[in-house]
Amino acid sequence: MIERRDVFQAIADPTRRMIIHKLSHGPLNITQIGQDFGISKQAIAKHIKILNECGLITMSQKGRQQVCEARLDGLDQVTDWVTESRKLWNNRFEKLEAFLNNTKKQ
Amino acid sequence: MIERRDVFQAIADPTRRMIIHKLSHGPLNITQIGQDFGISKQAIAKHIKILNECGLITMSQKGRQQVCEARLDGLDQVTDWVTESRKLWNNRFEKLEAFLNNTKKQ
DNA sequence: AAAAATGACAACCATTTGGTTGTTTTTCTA
DNA sequence: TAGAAAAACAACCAAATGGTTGTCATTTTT
Repeated sequence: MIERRDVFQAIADPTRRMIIHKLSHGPLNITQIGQDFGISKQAIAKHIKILNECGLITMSQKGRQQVCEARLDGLDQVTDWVTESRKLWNNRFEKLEAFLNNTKKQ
Repeated sequence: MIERRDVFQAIADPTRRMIIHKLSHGPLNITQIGQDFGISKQAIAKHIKILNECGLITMSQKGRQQVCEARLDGLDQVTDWVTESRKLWNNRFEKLEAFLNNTKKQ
């Protein structure tokens, strides 16, 4: 298994998706993010680390607080891949149709 | 850790994304899919099982072959989530602007 | 100055993940 | 009909994942 830390893997975890959703409204510190999740602050911090590493959030120190801010441009990678895959899939009969049209012509 | 087997987790793995890409051009059997990947056919079969379980591909028996066909409608979930998150994020200053406009009025 | 809050760091743990090899059954082909 | 091909089944393995608890340093708050 190769070292992976990309956007696809980052959004695979439902907790991380909820964190992103929460941060999409505005910056929050780690304790605030942890609110309403039934897990420890340390677990949240680990998720934050992963999101930060793949560029979906940025951090800034503010006294003793670590403020996290969403930066969701990186999600384009995901949309791009999905769009491309669906495009290919929608055109999957093109070759067959071209062949059929060709034989019809003969 | 809760039992997860959703589309987000399915596309988190790069090998599975490549399988989807390959299948988006048309149906293939497991051996054909395994071509060009440096891993065993059994490993491919496991990935296929996961993709099948979350509805991204369907299977059909054809003699001794197991034919896999992409069914990429399920990827809408991903696009929807990304779109929603980015929308919220783009509007993240709305509340602040509303507040500023309000105070300006007074 | 004392107490509380924030979060970093580390060690640990169970489960999942992505892969392997070996065996067996079924189906196709020479 | 004998052998090859396709894939299912099972057992195994190392590393990654998502979580825990405990300790410590630094800021705030009272």
